[in-house]
Amino acid sequence: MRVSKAFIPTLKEVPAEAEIASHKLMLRAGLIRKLASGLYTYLPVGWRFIRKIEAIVREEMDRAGALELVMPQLQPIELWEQSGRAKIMGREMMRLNDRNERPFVLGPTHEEIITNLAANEIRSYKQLPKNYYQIATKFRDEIRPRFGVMRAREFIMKDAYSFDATDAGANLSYKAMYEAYTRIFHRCGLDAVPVEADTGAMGGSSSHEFMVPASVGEDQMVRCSDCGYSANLEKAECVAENPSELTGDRTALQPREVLTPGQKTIEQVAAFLKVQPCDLIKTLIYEADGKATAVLIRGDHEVNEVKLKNILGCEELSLANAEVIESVTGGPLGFSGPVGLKNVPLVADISVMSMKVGATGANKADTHLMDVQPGKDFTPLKTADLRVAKDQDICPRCGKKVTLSWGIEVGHCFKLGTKYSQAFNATYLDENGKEQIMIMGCYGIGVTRTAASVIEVHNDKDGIIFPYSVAPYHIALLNLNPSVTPMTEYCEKLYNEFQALGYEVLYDDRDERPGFKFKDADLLGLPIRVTVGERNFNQEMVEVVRRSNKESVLVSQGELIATLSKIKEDLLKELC
RNA sequence: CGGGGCGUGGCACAGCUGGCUAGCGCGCAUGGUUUGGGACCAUGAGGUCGCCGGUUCGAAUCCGGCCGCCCCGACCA
Repeated sequence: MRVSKAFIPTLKEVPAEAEIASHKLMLRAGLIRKLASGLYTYLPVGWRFIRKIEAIVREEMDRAGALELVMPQLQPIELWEQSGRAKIMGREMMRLNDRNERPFVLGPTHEEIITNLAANEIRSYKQLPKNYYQIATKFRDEIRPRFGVMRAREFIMKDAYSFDATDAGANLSYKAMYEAYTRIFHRCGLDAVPVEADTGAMGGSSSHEFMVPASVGEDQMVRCSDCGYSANLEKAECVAENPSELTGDRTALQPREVLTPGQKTIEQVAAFLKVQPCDLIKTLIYEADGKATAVLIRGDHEVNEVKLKNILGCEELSLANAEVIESVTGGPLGFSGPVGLKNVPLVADISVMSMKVGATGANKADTHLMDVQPGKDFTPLKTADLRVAKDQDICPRCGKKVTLSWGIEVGHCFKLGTKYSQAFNATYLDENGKEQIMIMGCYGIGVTRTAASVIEVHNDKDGIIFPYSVAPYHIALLNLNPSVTPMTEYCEKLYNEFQALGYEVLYDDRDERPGFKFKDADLLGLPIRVTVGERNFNQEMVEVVRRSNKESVLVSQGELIATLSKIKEDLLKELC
C-alpha cells in the first residue's frame, strides 16, 4: 500500500478523551475513530490489525478441530427467557422490538442460540463431540464503557461452544481450547496468564481466565511465582494465617465490655482500643436472598462476596441496612458482634477462627467487647474461606508468598456442564439408545480487546511497536525524497520486490519532509523500517531499522533482502 | 445509578466579574523556498460557541432544562 493512496489519519496531538496508552495510540496512529461512547469504527490499518489477530485465532481454532459458523446478532428474546438469563443479564442486553412489537435482543453472547441449534440438529452420540465457533460482533450495554475498544459496547469476540457425550470428553474439549488459547495469545505477542476463575453468571463447574498482566487492567489476579498457582481475585483461595503469638494462659479470659463512644469503623476502634486492625473481629450483617446472615471477618480483611455467595448458596447478596441490623443484633450499625448473637446464622472466615483472642462489637451502642475467644465465646454455624486475597498472602498450594497484580481479561474458558443443554433439551441417544444430556463448554476471546492489549503491552514514547505476527504491514518503506528520480525508481523496485517475496509493505511515497515520515513510521510502529535516503543511496546503501529496539543497520543494496529475512526470522523467534 | 469534570473550525485549547468584526497553535488549500527526525514565508478556506428555553438594549459568557463526552465509584461472562 502506498501511503499517498492510503487512509491513515495520524494525529500529532493526543485526543482529550483517551486515558491509556493503547487508546491514545489507536486514535493517534489512525487505527480507530469513535462514533459514540463504546462504539468505534476500525479504519483500514486498524482493521488489518484485527484481521491478523482473527487469522491466528482461526488457525488455532481450526487446528483444535473447532468448526466455524456465524450466528445472528439479532435474537428473539424467547431463547433468553428459556434459559432464564433474560433476567440475569437483563440490563446488560440491548433490547429492541421489530415492527410487530416482538421483542428481540442484540446478542451479548450466543449460548442460547448455539444450544438451540445443537438441540435441533444433534441426535446421536455418533455426531459428538462437536465444537462450533464464530468470530462476530457482540453487543453489551456496559454500565461504563471505557479505554477505547478495551471495554466497548460493540466489540468483536471469538466464541466457541463444545458439546460432548461424556464428562471425560468434555474435559478433553476444554483442554484442547485451553491449549489453543495458550498458543493464540502467545502468537499475538502476549504473555497471557491462565488463572482459575469463578464461573459467575455463566454457571458451570470450573473456568480459567486468560489475563494479560498490565497496570491498566480492570481485573486482579493472585499468582505464586514459586509453584505457579494463579487465580483471579474472586476465586483466589486464602489459608488461615498463623495466629498471633500469645504468651501465658488465656483460657481464663472472659469477654469484657469497654465503652467506645462513636467509634464505628475498624480504624477508629483499633486506634481507640490501641490494638491492630487484625486484632478485631469485624461483624457484617448480610441479606442472602432476603435472609439476614452474620459474617465474621478479621478487621484487616475484606469479605469476598463471591465466596460468600457460593458458601451460602444464594442468588442475591447485599449488606443489610441499619434497621435490619438493629432488629437482628439488638444494637446499632457499627457495633455488631458474634457474642450472644441469636436468631441469625453465623458464618466465619477461617482467619477469625484461628485468632486466639480479639475485640468485637457488643451489639450495644458505643460498646465493644475485648478478650473475645473464637470457639469459646461464640461458635459459627460454618467456617470457611470468605475473604479477599491480598498481596503477600500465603500461597494456598505451596505455602510461599503470592503477589497480587492487575490484568486484562482477554479470554475465558468455562466448563458449562448441562445448564444450557438442559434448558434447551439438547439431548442425544447413546450407544444403548438411551437419551442423554449433552455436556457443554464455552470459550471466548475478546478479539478487539486482545488488539488493545497488544498495543498496551507493546509501545514506547514514540508509538506502537507491532509484533511481527499481527502487524498490519510488515515493512515501512520510506522514500525520503520522491523528487529524486533514480531513488524513487529504486524504491518502486523494492516495493514490488518485497511484495513478491511475501512481505506486506507500506510504502511512504508522500512528498513530505523526512522527519514527518519518521514520526509517522514510529507512531504506526511497523516492525521493520527500510529507509531510502540520498546520502546512503549514493553509496548504494540502505538503512534497515527494527522498530522494537530502534537497532539500525546500514547494508548494501545487494544484502538488503537477506538482511530482511534475517530480521523477520528474529522477530518471529521472539514470539516463540 | 451516585460523585466530579467538560462541551468554542478536523485536533488541542484561550476567551476573567456580561461588551467590539470569537482568538491562538497544529492540521487543511494554493504558491514559493526547503528535504535524514513532525520545516519556513505568503495568501486563503473553515465556527448554528452541544441543543432548547429564560434574564438582558445586548449572551460563547448569567440562569433553568435536556443531550453528549470523560474520570472515580457501584456494577459486570
